[in-house]
Amino acid sequence: MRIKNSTPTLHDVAFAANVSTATVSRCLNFPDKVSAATRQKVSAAISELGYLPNFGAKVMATNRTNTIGAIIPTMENAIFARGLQAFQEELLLHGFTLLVASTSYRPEIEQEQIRALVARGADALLLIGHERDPEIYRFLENQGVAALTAWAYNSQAERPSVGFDNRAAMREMAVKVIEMGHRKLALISAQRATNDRAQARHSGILDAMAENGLDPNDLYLLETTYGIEEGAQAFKQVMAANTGATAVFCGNDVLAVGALRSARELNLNVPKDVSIIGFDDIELAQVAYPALTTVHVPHREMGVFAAKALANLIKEGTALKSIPLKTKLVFRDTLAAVAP
Amino acid sequence: MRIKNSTPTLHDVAFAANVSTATVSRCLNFPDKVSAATRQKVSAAISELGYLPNFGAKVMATNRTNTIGAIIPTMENAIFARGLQAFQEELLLHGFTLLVASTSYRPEIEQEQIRALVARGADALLLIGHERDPEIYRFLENQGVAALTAWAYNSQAERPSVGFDNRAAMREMAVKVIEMGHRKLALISAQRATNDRAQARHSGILDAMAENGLDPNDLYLLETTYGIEEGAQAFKQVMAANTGATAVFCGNDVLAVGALRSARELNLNVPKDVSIIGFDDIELAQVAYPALTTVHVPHREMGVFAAKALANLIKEGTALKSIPLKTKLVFRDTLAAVAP
DNA sequence: TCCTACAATGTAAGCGTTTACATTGCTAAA
DNA sequence: TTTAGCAATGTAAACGCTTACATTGTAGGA
Repeated sequence: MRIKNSTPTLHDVAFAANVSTATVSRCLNFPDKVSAATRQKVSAAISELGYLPNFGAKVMATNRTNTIGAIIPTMENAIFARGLQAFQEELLLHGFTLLVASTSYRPEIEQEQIRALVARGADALLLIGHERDPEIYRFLENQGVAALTAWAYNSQAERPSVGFDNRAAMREMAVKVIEMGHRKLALISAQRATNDRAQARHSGILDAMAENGLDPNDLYLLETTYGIEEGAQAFKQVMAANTGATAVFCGNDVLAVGALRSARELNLNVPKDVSIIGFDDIELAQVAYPALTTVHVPHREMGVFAAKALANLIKEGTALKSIPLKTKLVFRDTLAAVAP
Repeated sequence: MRIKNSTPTLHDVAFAANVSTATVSRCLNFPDKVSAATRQKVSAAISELGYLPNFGAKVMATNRTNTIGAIIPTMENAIFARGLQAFQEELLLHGFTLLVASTSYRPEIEQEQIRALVARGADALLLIGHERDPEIYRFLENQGVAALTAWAYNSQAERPSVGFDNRAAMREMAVKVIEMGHRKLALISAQRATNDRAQARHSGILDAMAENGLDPNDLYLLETTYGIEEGAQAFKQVMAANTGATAVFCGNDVLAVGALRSARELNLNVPKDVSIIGFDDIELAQVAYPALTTVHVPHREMGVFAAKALANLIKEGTALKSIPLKTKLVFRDTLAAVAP
């Protein structure tokens, strides 16, 4: 019975259980490679000493951290928060821990964060959207770190992704809107230059217009950053521009909710005077008044699928493959047929 | 010019730069302990080889991961998502990375997660609320992992925390409500047994009642889990109970928004027929219609302060100390004086 | 000129696991 | 009875970094 002041190590356990360190290690990692009696002795020693494997040593020996990194624009947007929550829950089921970084929608920062998470030993990465400097993919490859893209799916994309087709989803919604008689459309979008989802949604509207005999050039487009306030401002600009828009698409629900507020302030009746359409279907959409018509995105599903794919990749070596998910139009109270 | 198939190590860099490994290490960690010329040579070698320090080896040698864990109920609640976002951003500034786990408000799971994050090498932990099994604190102490509590502040608490006084905040709001003539009060709360914030908010209302000559036993109390739907259900129950409540407090904004929806469905005018009060002041509160009267909680501040405190603790050894933050009542449109 | 002090660098031990390979002791087939 | 084969366990090298201590070289004071 000797006194140790530092935390116990494998050696201490081995000594206490009167076996070798290898046996203790096996007990921990491959219990059925060890006889029941020994297992018993070892467990006793472990709990008596309060032994906890040293993380660093384990990582060094196995070259695995059992940690997966996710880099998202921001947790403040419920759509990412929910997806990430689901991702984390599923990861836990597979024995992985989640490392989180965020970019505030700034692509330069994403680079940095990718490197940081790799340097922190992430075994694999979850990224948002396809578009990024090819150099970073080369880096990931060199480091042997797999990356899966979420929140976007694109049949032509060269890299695996789990998500939905932003363009098709928005197109589908726009077709409906046009069918309801809207001819003058506006879009309040995120910065397309640095956001491929925003780009795709924009394209979706253009597709619908072209297909239905509208001139895509007539779409009144305004770019801003995500935020309720920004959406409110943008909506006022759209109205001030006097384009006669009867339907205003918004890049996401957050912008749409801002637009809704501005409409109220301008004494415009939604949807009678103007229709407002969101994207994402986060809680805000159902709570807004009038409740927002929007495109429902399978947030949680994305997180779960992504986690499963990554876990299988790391544990079984199963190659990542793209998983297309479905969106759904949800019609609530901010979209109406244009008055004849 | 030799060909290496595996990733380059410190040795490779040292060899390429024609210096010792110690010098390379110093270059990386204490650049000013090395001459400019050497630094130059080493940097060149590093970038030529594409060297990235091995995480495991570094952890093993320093016994530090530069990683801080946070365990929150869920990212789906915007209040935690925002706090966590701010926490992460601030952590990044100090060179730390964030490890995230969640409990879904289940205390048993929290234990497990604490152990998991410690096993994953978290240098310190951020936890929500004070209440937990003392045993787990002993465990943390043994492992030498500091823990800081957030989202709660309590002058009597033995452990450091950064947060606000839930009880005082709710009391303040309740006093206002009572001053406005409300005599019959109801509260839709989270499960108090496992949530000390919910407990404190409840107590705050009781305090206000007692101080103002109301019988605390008259508070109609209903417990449920957090969620819009749950809030909606609960509100219907409150109304069905026919207690004559003219003001319904809700444990948080999510519940309140649900209550609001039910009120609309029951054709009750808010705030004329009944006042509804939330807590947290998340985006939902301002977007709801009518806009929610609620208690503003300094989410981001909490995250930032917590990150600073933890970073200073790890880097400088600055002891953690409790930081009380202020809440603010925000009066919007769901609270009115009771009709005479 | 000699010596001291210090800046720059090198040497090598150690951090706590995992795991390939070696050893031991049985069991069961011949 | 011998022995092949296997289950259980042990031995020790390897993982890639940091850092205490040792060494070298140089500037400046005597």
